[in-house]
Amino acid sequence: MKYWLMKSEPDVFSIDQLKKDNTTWWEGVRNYQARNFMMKDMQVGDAVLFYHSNAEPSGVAGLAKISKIAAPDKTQFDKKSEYFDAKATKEKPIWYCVEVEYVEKFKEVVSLSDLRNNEKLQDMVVLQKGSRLSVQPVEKKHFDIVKKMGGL
DNA sequence: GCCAACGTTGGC
DNA sequence: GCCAACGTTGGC
Repeated sequence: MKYWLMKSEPDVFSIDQLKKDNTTWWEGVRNYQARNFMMKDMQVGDAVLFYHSNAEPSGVAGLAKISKIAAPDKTQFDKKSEYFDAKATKEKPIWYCVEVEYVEKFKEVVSLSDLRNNEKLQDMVVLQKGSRLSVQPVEKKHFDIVKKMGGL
């Protein structure tokens, strides 16, 4: 079982929305590195830190898990979608996404500065300078610390 | 295959 | 809204 951090702007899709819907396809990722993590490495049951970016405050808002392995992202075929990709065909899809299921919301967001202030988290990918990957691996020890910081 | 120009992400 | 860092595109 692996551990991940997945970013979402709460104005677009928040952990509250995931709680309401219970599951969601993680559509709209248009970065190959992030896609490859979803396509090749994620398994059902993997644990996810749900991260709010461009938020007040930005940080980890709660926990989720992978509920279905990667399938073609249907927004790439939808001309009306902002995620439409003219180069993708049904026979040869370019973008894939996993299904994510709600687990638990933290009582309070564990903010970026909370993470930065924890010595044991210094080498987390999300804290590295210029780290923009919206889907990234997390080490178990880091996952456990963040979970504890979130009160779970 | 190089690399300049451009676009995007995301913290602040 | 600014801008640093990074990814992608396209001319050559």
